[in-house]
Amino acid sequence: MRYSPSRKEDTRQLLLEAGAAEIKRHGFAATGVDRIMQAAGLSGGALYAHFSGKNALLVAIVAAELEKSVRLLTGKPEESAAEALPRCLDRYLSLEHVQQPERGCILPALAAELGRADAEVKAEVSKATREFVAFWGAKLGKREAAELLLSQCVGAIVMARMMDDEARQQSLLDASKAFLLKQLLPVQ
Amino acid sequence: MRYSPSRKEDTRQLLLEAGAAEIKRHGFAATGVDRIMQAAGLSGGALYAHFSGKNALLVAIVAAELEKSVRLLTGKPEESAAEALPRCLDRYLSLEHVQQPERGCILPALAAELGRADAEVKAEVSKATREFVAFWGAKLGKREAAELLLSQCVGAIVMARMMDDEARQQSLLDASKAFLLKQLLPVQ
DNA sequence: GTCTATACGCGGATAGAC
DNA sequence: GTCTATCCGCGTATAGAC
Repeated sequence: MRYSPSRKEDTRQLLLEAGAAEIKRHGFAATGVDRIMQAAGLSGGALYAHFSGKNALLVAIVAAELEKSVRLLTGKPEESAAEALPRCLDRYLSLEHVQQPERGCILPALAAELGRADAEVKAEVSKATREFVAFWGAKLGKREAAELLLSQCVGAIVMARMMDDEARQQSLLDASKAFLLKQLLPVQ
Repeated sequence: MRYSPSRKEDTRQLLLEAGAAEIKRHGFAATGVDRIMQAAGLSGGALYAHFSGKNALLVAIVAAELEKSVRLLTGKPEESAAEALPRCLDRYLSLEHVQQPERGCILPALAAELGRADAEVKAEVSKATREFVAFWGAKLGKREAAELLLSQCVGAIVMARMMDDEARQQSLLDASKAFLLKQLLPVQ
């Protein structure tokens, strides 16, 4: 029998999505519960019917966001690295990603805040990055290459967002993309 | 005639140092003015004799910290890349740097918060990274290599801090270091 | 389950004494 | 220049009505 989502489940999902967009845009510490709930069209107090508090919401958001990102950035295992890598890099290392954090990956959007988060949050991050590294490690032939890929992608978005002009943002992205393609793909 | 620092200058310097350590440890948004001033051994209100407010303190801290970091990570122009790069990478991509953000570089410590900061803060970041890229671009022969180096170093520290076990932190650092040394240095 | 009202603490900033 | 006291707004969380 198929699982039928109740209205409560729908609301919970809405909170995860609205909350993710808000904290990716403004940061976790800087985002009040009220702002998230308003973005979802609800009052502040309604949060506590779904989560025990603000931090529990963060845990759920991080888990949901990373699952989505890993799905987007891995894809079919039978595809070759030469096919998959350019597609994923074009998507991730794009000016749109730099300029619209609320629609992008949660790792560069929260960045240092995830490094200070509690064990529950870090466990979600560790789990997702292990999956990512396992997938790309296999595809690229070396685990180290996948770890480098992950750091480089997150670092490039973080740094590009600090730049105050678009030309330098683009320059950073292009440098990273060209280098990764050249160095990680086996010679044709 | 040599410049003689007054007591006020000394206090200002103390606030920059104590403030930098606190916000690198806990983040800017999450750190109250009182905590910074207590760390400096002063009362909360004393801040406003030196800075117009919390944000002005951030601007000054970012400028001072980046100047320090750029000085540490560039050094003598006559030194070859093969000498300078291993030394700088050993220092930057170390477990100590991951585990002691208050003593380390401000870029991975604030990361996403700098991307959301105002124009004044971003101008400081842009200025410092331009210097960094100019120096290492010349040393490595290509501007792109320096941009990659910057993103990779910041990304690796940010990601390592998210990991919940030390072995994976070390693994990330090693992968980045080995790769950068191999790919950026001209073949011997 | 969601709302309104509210308790309670914290954060940034100012005023005035020393 | 620094301290203490204080204002005021915001943030998290809870209580109780519907």
